Amino acid sequence: MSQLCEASGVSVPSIKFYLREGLLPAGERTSATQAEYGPEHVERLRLIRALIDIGGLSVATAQRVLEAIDSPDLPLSYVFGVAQYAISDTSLYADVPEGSAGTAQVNDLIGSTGWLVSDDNPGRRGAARVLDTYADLGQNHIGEHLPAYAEAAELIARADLAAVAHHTDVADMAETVVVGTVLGDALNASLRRMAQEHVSYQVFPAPRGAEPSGSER
Amino acid sequence: MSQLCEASGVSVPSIKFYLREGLLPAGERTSATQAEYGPEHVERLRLIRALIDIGGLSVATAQRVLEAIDSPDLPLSYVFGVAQYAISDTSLYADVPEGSAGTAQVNDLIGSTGWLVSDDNPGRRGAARVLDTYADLGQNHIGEHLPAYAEAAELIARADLAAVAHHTDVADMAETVVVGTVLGDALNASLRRMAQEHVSYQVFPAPRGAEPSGSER
DNA sequence: CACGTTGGATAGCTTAGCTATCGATAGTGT
DNA sequence: ACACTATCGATAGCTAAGCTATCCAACGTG
Repeated sequence: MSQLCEASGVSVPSIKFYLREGLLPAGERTSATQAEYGPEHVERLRLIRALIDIGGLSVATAQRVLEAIDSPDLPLSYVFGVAQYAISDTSLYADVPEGSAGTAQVNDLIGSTGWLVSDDNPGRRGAARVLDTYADLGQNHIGEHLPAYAEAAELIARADLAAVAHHTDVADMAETVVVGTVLGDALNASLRRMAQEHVSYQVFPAPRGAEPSGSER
Repeated sequence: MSQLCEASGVSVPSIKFYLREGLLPAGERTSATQAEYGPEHVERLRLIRALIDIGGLSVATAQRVLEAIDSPDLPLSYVFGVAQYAISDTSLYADVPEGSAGTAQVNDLIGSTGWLVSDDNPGRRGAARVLDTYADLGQNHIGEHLPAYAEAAELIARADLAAVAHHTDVADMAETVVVGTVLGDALNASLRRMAQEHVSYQVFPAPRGAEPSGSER
């Protein structure tokens, strides 16, 4: 086990913790007080840390996601669904008021893009919630730009699916789905920051290079 | 104050907490034991809850962001920067190994897109970090799709900037920048989920409608 | 055959984000 | 004028998440 700790960079108590929580499968027992860990355990630990550190998942959520990966007979669509639910354990999917304005905006958007989206897709409620919040804050012009955001989302989704199609093994696909869904949001957000800077140069006269550089505060 | 509590749906102790933490400016004192709160306080509370609940910011980070909004003389570019730093208090921007593969991928991408991005743009480190993590997990095909993600990011950024251009007042612009940056990530993520489902219908034969519906677990 | 290590269980620690209590003061209804 | 209630500010307490530290019995290696 100390080898596992060393190879993964995760402390022994933390490894024990993940074992307890069921994120990491137990090693193969060679005796009552000894277990053997393989490279798959190292990989698993890396995945765990990625989900938690980069994806920002809670331990409990990561556990659910890993469970979905581990079930080889689960349909891929289900894995997608779990990953989607998992990605945000925030209250984003709390109760959205029935016929809220945001819900209507989402429905309009789906109509105008021609998307096929099931009623219980978590994105529906998430988007509705966010749009309601925009409205609460008096930022009403967002609706005008929704089609542009939707187009971007479709581009991203095509790339996501293309990445999955690289695999033939179902287990690999499941892992790609999860990793892509969870890490993808972080990647997209980062790319967005860079693009924002680039585009702002084109829109605003003063170069952003004039900003106080380095980490703030 | 109880009116403020009622109007905003935030409990009195929480309001006191935000006052203590400096997120909410004190009301106008009418005596040593009474203060008057206006509609701007209600709005402020809504903004606070939006940043924390939807954007997932910590209280401390929200405080920094609000501070940036409140400084009317701060250049807009600076507000952008603060919002960008704020959006992820995760360890996403921790030390990225010097010449990591991810950093190189990011540089390549910036080169091939022709973006102008300053060296200290937080997206650079974030993206590098995520790409390094992909590689750690053996998901190496991601690089192939980076240009597609970048194109989507540029679309999004154009819409972001267009939203800001709706305003002429600098304070309004600052708020739009912050709200758009923080809530925008959540919105984009939700749209992505929907687009994923739509696109997956086109790629995979079996309809996703066959998935277990409702909340998982 | 003794001693160091491991696994498992239990308990403790730390931070974030509220929440509850308290005492002094001041406006309010009668 | 006077009891009553509400507010403010400060302090202390609470809960959950995510580790971390301690303990003990069992093993297995020298």
